[in-house]
Amino acid sequence: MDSAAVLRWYDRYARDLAWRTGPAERARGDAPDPYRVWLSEVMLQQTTVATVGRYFARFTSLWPTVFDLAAAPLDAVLVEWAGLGYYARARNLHACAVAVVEHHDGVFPKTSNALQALPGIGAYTSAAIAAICHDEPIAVLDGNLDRVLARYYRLDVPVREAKETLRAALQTVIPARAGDFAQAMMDIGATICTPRKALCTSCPLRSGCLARTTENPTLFPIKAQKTERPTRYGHAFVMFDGDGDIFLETRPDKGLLAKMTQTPTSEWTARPSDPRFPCPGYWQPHGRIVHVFTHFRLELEVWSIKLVDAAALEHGWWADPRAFGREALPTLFRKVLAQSGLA
DNA sequence: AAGGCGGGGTT
DNA sequence: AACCCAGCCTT
Repeated sequence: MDSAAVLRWYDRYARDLAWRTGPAERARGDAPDPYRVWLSEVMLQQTTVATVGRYFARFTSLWPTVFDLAAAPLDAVLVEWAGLGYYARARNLHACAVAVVEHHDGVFPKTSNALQALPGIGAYTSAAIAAICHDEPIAVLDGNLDRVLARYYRLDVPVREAKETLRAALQTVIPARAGDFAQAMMDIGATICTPRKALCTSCPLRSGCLARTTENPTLFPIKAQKTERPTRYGHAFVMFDGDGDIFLETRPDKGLLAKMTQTPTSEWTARPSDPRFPCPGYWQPHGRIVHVFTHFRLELEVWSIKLVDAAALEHGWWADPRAFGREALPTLFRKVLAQSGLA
């Protein structure tokens, strides 16, 4: 693989990203900030560049260093992470910041091996940080590289079955500018060798690419068989008082949307069921919302009620909808509240 | 090795 | 409506 061609391409066409120290800056001697690189990499796990942008700006504004983030309460981090999804990332992010401050004097470890021991940092993220920040010659393999390499080698099995083979192949072609090479390969995957289109004539890897000689390079990688997504059904209950404040509570410590904020809901079951309301009274129906998670689809009937005597409710709190920006409400429950018409 | 775990951009 | 995104962790 012509890694020199990849670097030449990167010097001309590198994406300009807020968390990136570009090739010109690197050449001038600017060093990436491991905190910002780490923060961006965690946010980018299974998340698009476009989505991450505003979250990255908000986090670095609130918490410019790992010390600031470690000193913040977890609840504050969850509030800012709300809407970004995969909330275990936010809990691990905070735990990682605390670990870096307490066990590493606030300095991120420099090797991928040491980085991978930290919470929320796996094979990809550890390699990415070490390569980008310290030019460690290690294979950085994300979803983009899975696709680019599956096409380059015309891989005839699903990537998950050949991940280590791809890693070994990539490992042998890493040039001295390991960080720029890693980012270049990801940029190629994001802008040239995309899932549904392959702009092979513009690709610096075109000379050795095996899929390029096939009729349709986008047939690679071979997809694993997809499992169908079941639907679950339930009810969501929006309770408001005379001031228009709405009753919220915290979800359990584990499982889906752990430790995030919600309105009360029923169990979510395989079949629709009649609502069992949290309290008696006149519950007004607001129709249904649909929300799609990774492994199931959820349909919730939304109900609301005005409570005169709110004192009976336990383990929760009343919040002004105008201040919902300070609540750790995932998108699902923002949809519920919007559907109720009360927030 | 397989499945749980969000949400949105793109096509 | 389907696909998939700078994956990690648990079982």
